[in-house]
Amino acid sequence: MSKIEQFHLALKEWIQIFMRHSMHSFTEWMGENDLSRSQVGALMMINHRKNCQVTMIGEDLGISTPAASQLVDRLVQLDMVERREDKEDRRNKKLALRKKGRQLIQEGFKARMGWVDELIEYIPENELEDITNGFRSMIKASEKIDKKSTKNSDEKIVVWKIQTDQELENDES
Amino acid sequence: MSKIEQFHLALKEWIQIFMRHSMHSFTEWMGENDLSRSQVGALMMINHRKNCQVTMIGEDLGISTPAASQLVDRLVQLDMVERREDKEDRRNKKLALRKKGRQLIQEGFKARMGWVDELIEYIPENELEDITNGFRSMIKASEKIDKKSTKNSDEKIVVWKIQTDQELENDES
DNA sequence: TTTAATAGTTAATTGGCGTTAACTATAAGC
DNA sequence: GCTTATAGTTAACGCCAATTAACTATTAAA
Repeated sequence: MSKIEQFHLALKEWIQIFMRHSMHSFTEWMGENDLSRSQVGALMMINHRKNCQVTMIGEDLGISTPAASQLVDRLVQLDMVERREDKEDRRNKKLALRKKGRQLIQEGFKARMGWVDELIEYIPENELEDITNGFRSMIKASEKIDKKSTKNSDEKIVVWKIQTDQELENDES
Repeated sequence: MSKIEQFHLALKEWIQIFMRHSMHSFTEWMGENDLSRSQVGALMMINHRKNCQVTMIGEDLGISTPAASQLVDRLVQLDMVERREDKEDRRNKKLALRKKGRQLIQEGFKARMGWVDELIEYIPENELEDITNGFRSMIKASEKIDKKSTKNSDEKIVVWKIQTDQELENDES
């Protein structure tokens, strides 16, 4: 088996394991916070795209526009999302996360990551550095892909970043 | 920053990137195949645990046993899952994937993984081997956690492995 | 300016997935 | 052997998120 094939196999197995662990805790977290899959998807979409509109959410989640509208409406009522008229084209509604929505997204991510802390305890300490470098290498590689795939679109992708609690606290909205 | 902190940071960043790439295509795939989150969860659970029982699925997905029973029943009717009496304890029903279920799991996984092939092209070849070993190390660590969490049961964890199309073809049932 | 297209909302309806309650069947304990 | 516990199923029901249809409002096109 070539090095590439071996890498492929190891990565796939790892991702499988990761999925199993993170999905589970993420689902639990969704239940605890009374969030549906669609709601989370919509929050992520709004978080990820600038000037996100209602129809976009429908397209992204694969649901009809009325469904998206109702979905957004619920999120607005929950004070997670802000919906305001676009002044250029008053048919559009611009969507953005409010503080509560941003906090939720972040907490959801933390929920997914819970098992990682446990994982670290089981990795021999002398291997940690090599593995870290491996991740960095893959991160670099994926950045190259991102740059390549977004060059011909004028829509800016907001690369999602974990905010510290302090940053969240200072964040007006 | 300690080695552990650095590892943590790199892993988190990597996971963010991975999530962004894989979640969307996976959701799309679920829609195309008329699968609900619970159904996928159940299939994964059955795939993962040997001698998987109905109640286990309920516990894992956070739903009641009757709900799990109905869920399994649907999957049986769809010919994705096999449900047979345990001869040691005839109250139990042993669950296992049928060919169709295994194929679905594999295809769903491929849907998530499409971008990985592209990723590999951007990783320097001389780093591949080290990264592969890193993954193997993490896989081992997670297996230890799995063993610990199922310590009072003698159930073996089936490490999920990608079957080739040939293997799937030859696979009876 | 009349018509058509686009963006979104509202309303009525549906269907899947969940719940509880009641039941069967098997196994374990006293 | 009688009782209790466990595993799962069936039935009746509820809820929520989706659908379609019909509508308003704004913009673009003829």
